[in-house]
Amino acid sequence: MKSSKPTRAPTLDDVARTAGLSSMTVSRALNTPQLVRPKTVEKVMQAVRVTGYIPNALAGGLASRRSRLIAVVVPQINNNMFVDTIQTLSDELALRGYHMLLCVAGYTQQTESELVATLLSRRPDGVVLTGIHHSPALKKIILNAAIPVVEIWDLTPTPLDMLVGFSHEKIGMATGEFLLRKGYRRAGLLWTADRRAAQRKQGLCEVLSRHGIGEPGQVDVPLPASLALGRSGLAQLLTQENYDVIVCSSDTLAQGAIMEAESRGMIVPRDLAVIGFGDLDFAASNRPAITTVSIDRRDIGCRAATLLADRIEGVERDESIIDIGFHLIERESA
Amino acid sequence: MKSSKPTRAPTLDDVARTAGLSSMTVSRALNTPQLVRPKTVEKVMQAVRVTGYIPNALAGGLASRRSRLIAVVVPQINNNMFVDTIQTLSDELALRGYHMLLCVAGYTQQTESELVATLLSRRPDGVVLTGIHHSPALKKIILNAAIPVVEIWDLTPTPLDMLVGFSHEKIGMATGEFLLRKGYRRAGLLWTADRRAAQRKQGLCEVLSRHGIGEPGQVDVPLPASLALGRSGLAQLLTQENYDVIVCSSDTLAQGAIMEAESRGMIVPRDLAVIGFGDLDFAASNRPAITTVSIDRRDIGCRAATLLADRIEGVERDESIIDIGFHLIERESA
DNA sequence: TTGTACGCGTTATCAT
DNA sequence: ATGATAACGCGTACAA
Repeated sequence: MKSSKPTRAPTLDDVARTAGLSSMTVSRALNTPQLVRPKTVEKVMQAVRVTGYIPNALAGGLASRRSRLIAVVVPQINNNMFVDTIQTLSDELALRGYHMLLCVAGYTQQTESELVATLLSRRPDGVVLTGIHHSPALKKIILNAAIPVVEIWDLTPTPLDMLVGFSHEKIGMATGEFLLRKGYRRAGLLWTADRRAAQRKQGLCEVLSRHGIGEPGQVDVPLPASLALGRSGLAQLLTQENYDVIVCSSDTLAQGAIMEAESRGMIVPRDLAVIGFGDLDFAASNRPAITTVSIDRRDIGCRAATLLADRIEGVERDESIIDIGFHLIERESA
Repeated sequence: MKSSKPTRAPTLDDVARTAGLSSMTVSRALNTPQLVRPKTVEKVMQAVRVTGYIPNALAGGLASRRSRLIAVVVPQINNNMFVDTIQTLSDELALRGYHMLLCVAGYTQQTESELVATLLSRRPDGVVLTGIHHSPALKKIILNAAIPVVEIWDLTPTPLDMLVGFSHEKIGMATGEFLLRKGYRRAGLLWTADRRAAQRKQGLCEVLSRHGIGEPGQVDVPLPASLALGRSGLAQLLTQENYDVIVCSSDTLAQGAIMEAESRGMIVPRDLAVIGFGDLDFAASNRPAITTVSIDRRDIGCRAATLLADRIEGVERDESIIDIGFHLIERESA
């Protein structure tokens, strides 16, 4: 046993002492080695190894007013849609030297603004928010904190700060045009109750009504979407009307709808077409392959991370609103 | 405009000043209101509202040596298996007043030990690690930090500290016994290359060989598993041998295998049985419903959070190794 | 290139 | 029940 009770973690001072240097030099050797003589750096590294020193980011952040922490707020992660975005976000942030404080807001009792307030107590260098609809309280808190923010998964000309998203309404419209082009006239909606889905519906209905088609029938399902909800949802839709296409607010529902249809002896798309949303990884290889709307979910994470890190590090950026777009992929199911 | 340039966030002192109290009293009113006269608390709350004060957890953590931060390390999150665990973990931790620092180790270049070292610089109050196989460096860092740790998703009699998991080997054995009981004799494996899957395979092979059945044929697929890999994997298996059952290392692969089999005109399980793992949400409602091994992934998160929070807060616990078990659910596919 | 002095915003501790 | 004082461990600013 060398030191018996190292009851307290080694500090910069401990390292400095064993290296025979001042703590400031050690700090520099660790954070800005280019400002320190190589030999000295080596001595410091040696001392770090000996002491088992691990920097205290709490103290560092307090002193420097930079936490290298990004707070991320998402509604849910068992949703499948957000997971890729979060993973890319995390990877990209790690690459840039940031850690991710992840907050799943979904089932929390707190309002989003309370939640963000507690997150801000960590003094993150930036915040990622899902969606663009925030309470006045939330806006006030964020603007007051004067902290870089990226809103994701939605589009608006007036974001809080920066934004990476796409237009749900346009997706709805594109879907509507697709339906018309393919000759579908009796659409049924298998729809989740979230705001973004509602916007897609609006775009869809707008296009349909422009062509004299009334509001489609609809079955609502709760979040998170699942295969089971897709199956039961379709079953319910089939009792309503004689639809020729079912538009689903997610690929998961679409997969379930297809499964249910085929289990009843219907052939998709011959007897009933199905459209999904999201281009989840199973969509392309499903049988039948699911016609859906693809959005680059990873890209959202990547760009959000880059936008934030650049801003934090003072890199000039021309654009702070990024529309990553989408494309409708016609496959077999519709 | 009241105050024109609040260039710096309000501090405890600012609140104290506007409330006409000392900063210490404000701190107490916020953290331990029961030690402060109700009227005083009210005055403080008022001042907090006026100033828009948001506590600085960096400073608080530095002073109190408690960060109310839990670091969580997972290999991947687009894996579907871990997502529910993480979500529950996050929810449960939030309930207890902790934030989650999430680190997706999967594609990072850093070794797990470097990664944990940077996480420890945040001075988390606890750490959640996925798996039980760690480098000596990692172990040394963790033990040196003397920080509560929960390892999850695996079982060992000698965890670093606490553990919530289940026996992959036993799952393999249970699967093997199921195969034998159902009369399957020619098993093929559709398998991912992770350590836990390897352990399940080992248990499976052990049981089979005990009954005179040799090593099953196998096709390896990369992580993360997908429907597409399930389909192509089965296609490959079908060229090898005349299997009567395909054992998959995840439900996702199983779903793909079933789809591929049926697309070739085979009927599952009549012509070929398929078994999955995980009891993902689609397994029960798939057509045919997937026979699989269910583990309570949410429970892992819940218990890990509770174990950590209890330990941190000094609650006495009898057990620090929790085997959450599993059960094989026989459905239609095998 | 290295060192000194001080402050970051909070809580622990002791005193009143 | 409230206050005064001294850490907590580090980085900024400036000096040498």
